[in-house]
Amino acid sequence: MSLFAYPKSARLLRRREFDRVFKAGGSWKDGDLVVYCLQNDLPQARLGIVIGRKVKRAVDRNRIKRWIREAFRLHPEAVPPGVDLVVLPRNAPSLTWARAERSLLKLLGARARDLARRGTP
RNA sequence: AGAGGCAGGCAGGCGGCCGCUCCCCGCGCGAGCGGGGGGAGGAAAGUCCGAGCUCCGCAGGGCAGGGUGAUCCCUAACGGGGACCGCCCCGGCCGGUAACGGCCGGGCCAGGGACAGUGCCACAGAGAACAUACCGCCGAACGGGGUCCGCGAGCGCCACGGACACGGCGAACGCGGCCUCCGUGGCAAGGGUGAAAAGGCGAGGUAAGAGCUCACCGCUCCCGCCGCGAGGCGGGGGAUCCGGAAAACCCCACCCGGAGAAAGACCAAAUAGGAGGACGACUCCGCCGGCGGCGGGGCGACUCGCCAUCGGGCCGGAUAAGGGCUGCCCGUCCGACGUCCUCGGGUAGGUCGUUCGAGUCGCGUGGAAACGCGCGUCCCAGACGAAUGGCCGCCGCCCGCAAGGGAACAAAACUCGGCUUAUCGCCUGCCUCUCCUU
RNA sequence: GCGGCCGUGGUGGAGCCAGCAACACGUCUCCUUCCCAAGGAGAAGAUCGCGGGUGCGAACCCCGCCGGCCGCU
Repeated sequence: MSLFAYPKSARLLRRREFDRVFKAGGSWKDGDLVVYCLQNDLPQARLGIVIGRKVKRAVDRNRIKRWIREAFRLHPEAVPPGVDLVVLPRNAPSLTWARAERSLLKLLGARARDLARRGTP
């Protein structure tokens, strides 16, 4: 399997899985994205994306979803293994591909720093 | 060449890297890997109509409710489409003093019924739907007043006279007449109001007028011809008494059972016990209403709205209440608790439904067109937290001298047929106008 | 997927079986007061969401859009 693959096993598919991350996971956010994270006891990370009907046109919802997915897929080095992620866009009209990529890397980096600080007090 | 209108079509192309989904082939015990192929739209949209498909309902009778509306045709069907008719609007031409009429072209129309009924037509105006009489017109008919004229028997005065006869003037009365005024009356032509004034216009007629009469037009009925038909043309008769609005209620004709792929079918954990029938018992269960939930505004007291009938509690009420018969009524059936017997059903999850169809393209053929028929050809998304994307290069289009920038509206969710709406730019055909050249 | 409701001055809201578009708060001017508030008098402020249609006349009736809100499964 290729390094940048995105098979079905790397996605969140059930409502229960989303609810688990929302209830028990931690969240990191900036002006463009919100990321919820939770350990999942699996060898790989999984991604779920939530875009509400507030983004009115289906074309825009699909595009944002694809940007977030590409950012996740093209940067496996930034994604910790065995973690479920749920990503939501904020301020959707001004979002671009470059901003989505930068924001996701930044938030995952912030999560890694927070865990390291908590792990070695 | 430019501008505008109408009709139709396209929806940038090629390549590389990474990635997704489905199908086929091969390898592998398997996760999967390799190769090949398919992979958003003209509107996929809004969900405004019509169908297919699926389940539910359907003893009977009645009443509601919704939709459509000239005619002929197309279609599986439609509230869709084509053609045609009629009204209206616009432009041009012709006739006419004008009102108006005729012809041609284009556009538009939800276009059955207003003597089946109920209601509506504000303001203005005299009068607004079994009409009306403000200004006005008339003076024929009836009654009355006035001036004038004529006549009448008398009266008074004057004049005359011997007498008879005869004359002039005056006032009142009576009768008649012309004119005029008033009342009763006749009229609806004209003015004025209004969106609309109870056929239009012309002539005769009349006191003045009026379909009162007549010609033409409009209306309606009958007949003839043309057309499948709505209707058109011509002739004759009648009345010209009956406005508008049914996108007010309504009437007539025709159509409509309900829900919708979260439809539905099958397989099927864990947990919990359910359902049906028979028999017995009869006031605790069940039922209804309220205390409710959500949202907007306000600092707040408060205020303005929307929604539901799932479970528990409290208060009050009615008792055969209630429920089913997919809106309601009649009618009809069921109806609590206990015992016994019988039987499996359903949730999570998965599979199917699920993509070959009123299909695409080409040729021929019928038709004025919508569209139909015949033959050949092709297989063209099938997902379900939901696939078409990201990055890059070259070419093409638009803006700009250039650097550079721009390229719409918008993404399938069971499938079709329409309608409506959004849309940068380009191409093709036809028509109109302007300019240039020959 | 199915179904329903609402768009009216700055704000909240009547009118919606057609006939000059109420009302309250707010705004402005004047009076009152030393000043403010309260009170009194007066004034301004509306493409009735948009586009068509019917009709003499449309916020109202009909059709098509746009925007917002809610419910069921």
